[in-house]
Amino acid sequence: MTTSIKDVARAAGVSPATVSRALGKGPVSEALRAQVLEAVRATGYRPNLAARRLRSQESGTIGLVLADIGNPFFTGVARAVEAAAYEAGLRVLLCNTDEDPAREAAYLALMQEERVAGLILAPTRATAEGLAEAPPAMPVVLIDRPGPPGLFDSVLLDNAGASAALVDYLVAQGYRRIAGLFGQTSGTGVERAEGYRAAMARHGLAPALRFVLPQVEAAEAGFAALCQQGRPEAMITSNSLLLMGLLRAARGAGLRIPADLALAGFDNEPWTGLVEPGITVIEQPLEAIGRQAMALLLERLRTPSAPVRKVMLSGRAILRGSTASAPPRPQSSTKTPPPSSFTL
Amino acid sequence: MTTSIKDVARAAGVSPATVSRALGKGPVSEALRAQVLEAVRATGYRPNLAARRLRSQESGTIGLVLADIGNPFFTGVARAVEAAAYEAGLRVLLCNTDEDPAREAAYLALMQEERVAGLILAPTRATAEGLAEAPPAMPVVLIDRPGPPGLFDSVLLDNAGASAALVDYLVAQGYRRIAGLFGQTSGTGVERAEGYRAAMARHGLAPALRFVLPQVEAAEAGFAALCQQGRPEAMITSNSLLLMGLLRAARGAGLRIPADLALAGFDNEPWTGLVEPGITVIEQPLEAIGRQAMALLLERLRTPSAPVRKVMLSGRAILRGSTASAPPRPQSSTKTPPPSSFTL
DNA sequence: AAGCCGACTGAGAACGATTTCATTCATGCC
DNA sequence: GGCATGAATGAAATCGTTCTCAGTCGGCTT
Repeated sequence: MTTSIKDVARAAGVSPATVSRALGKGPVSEALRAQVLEAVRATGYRPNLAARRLRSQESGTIGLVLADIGNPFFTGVARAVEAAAYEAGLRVLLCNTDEDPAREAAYLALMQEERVAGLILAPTRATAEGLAEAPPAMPVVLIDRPGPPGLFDSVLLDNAGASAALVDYLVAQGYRRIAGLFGQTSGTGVERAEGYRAAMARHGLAPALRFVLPQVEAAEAGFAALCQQGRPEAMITSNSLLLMGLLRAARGAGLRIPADLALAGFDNEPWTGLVEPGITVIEQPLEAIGRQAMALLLERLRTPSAPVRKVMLSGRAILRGSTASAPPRPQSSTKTPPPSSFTL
Repeated sequence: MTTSIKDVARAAGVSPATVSRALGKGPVSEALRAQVLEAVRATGYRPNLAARRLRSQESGTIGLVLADIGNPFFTGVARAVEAAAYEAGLRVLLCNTDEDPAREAAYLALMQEERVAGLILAPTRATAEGLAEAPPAMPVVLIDRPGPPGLFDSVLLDNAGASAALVDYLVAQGYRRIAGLFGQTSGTGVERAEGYRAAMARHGLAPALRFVLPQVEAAEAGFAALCQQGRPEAMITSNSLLLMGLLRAARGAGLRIPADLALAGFDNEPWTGLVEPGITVIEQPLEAIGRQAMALLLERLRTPSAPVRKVMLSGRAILRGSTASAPPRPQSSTKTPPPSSFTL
């Protein structure tokens, strides 16, 4: 039996309504407010959020549904979202779907039942497509992955632009036979593959790409497949797990990087700078993505009828030794250049 | 205006009570149940969890309060806890305190207000100490970090044993001047430091240790401090962030590993196996920790008066090149041995 | 001085579900 | 055939809070 507002009221010698006002914002005389606060302390009263939410019809909570909590990209975004939500006086309900559309659907239903004020969502491709037909009952902001065009606010990386920039850079470094390995569960993988394809075409080069599950093992298999018809000079990939798989596979095959194979990918995870040589990656602005998503959601809550907005953020290319020298040109500069970066 | 159970009742031509029973477990004729389900589908009804919780006085939720969601150790444990909770029909409310006692206190209060059934908690030292005087109103299981002895169920790594094993191994490898760098915010760091100190004493070696904040930068500073009076031959550390900082600092100082400095630490993160040479670490059984914690909590909920239990799990030492050869003995085996492991 | 206004307070309804209690109805038993 | 039994259903209370409404009281205007 927990203590309720009535117990506090009795202890303070006032009505429950006064207790509620003293703790909330209603007008209460200073004397009574002090009495109430004292009674709260004495009884150890904690308001019941379920009752509060039921009565006031607002949860003070937003949902954050992510595909993979183990991925530093998402934990970084989650941090930023939580910080921004906290500043706005909102709580965050965090859910992890592990890229499973079924769990995703279950969590979306749960969010509905929790009556969250809004949702920030990184959908799998399957869910993203279904979103058009059965839109959730609350405002939704998509992050990281595209949804049905024009229906939801979203904040995305310029994925096509980023992978095109990687291709451009590799070409400028002298690489020609550039293969691509992309994740198949997310729209992000598709967009990055498109950027890769377009850039290769622009340079008059033949694309060689493959879609796989975003797992280390799948990447090792993908590596073998991409090497089937002659080994590429360079590989780019859309995902840090795949990048890790490629690195493992390349090392397993006894390849030197970048002499035998150049590597580049997405997400500036700690290990990409710690291995030798460092891996060239596109760094995503995690903090900005999270805060921007929260900002969009807050404005949508304020003015539900505002036009749908799509915010595109640029990544930053972090150039490291894995893309240093090109094999065809007989430059013997095996020395890896100092790490540098440019904004896309 | 969302649809409530009354709307469904009206649509199905029954009473709200019958709808509740049809969706829950009460006795309802098959005919009516079908009617109700059809009405639910037609109206798009989703039960209001706030109302349900208020009435039934149970949240069906447990709290999981972690120190650092960016740390793969905690995300791994969180995954396991969530999976186990899901199997038990419970939801998980995940909170990230970032090692900040103030936020920790705020979240504990929140858990109280959410009326969670129980709590799994990785407390900072500050909170762990306060726990004895002001225990939460619900069952608590501590993980990863010790609390006031004998008060709470807990599942911990054998921290002292693990770091003693690291020292023993380093000594066996021929190292003598072994320094230690430990995190100061968690009880874990303290326990691991104790194990280090005891093992050093057992070998008749002089300890050299330092406590710092669990941050990469702090570790780099700590490295300098430990090198103040002559560089050690080996360093061990209690935390993967600190490990990363030590590696950075050692590289920055131009030291070869392990020839100039051997390194070992905790948590088998991907990068520890990807850098050259690989880093020797103690791997913690994340899955087992999470599931064991959940199991303890469930049993505690079932029988609140059962005696307090403390489960100690052992880690697994993963031996890599960073602790390969010892400098004093003139063995010139620079070749790193193949990675192996042993259970503590 | 009467009336009015504003600030404060309490009584009670309401939020949406579950659950107790009472009612109905069919069935089985003697 | 009458009565007890039990299952299925509905009416209404209830969970703990907020919020509307009405009422009190002191001070201020005319």
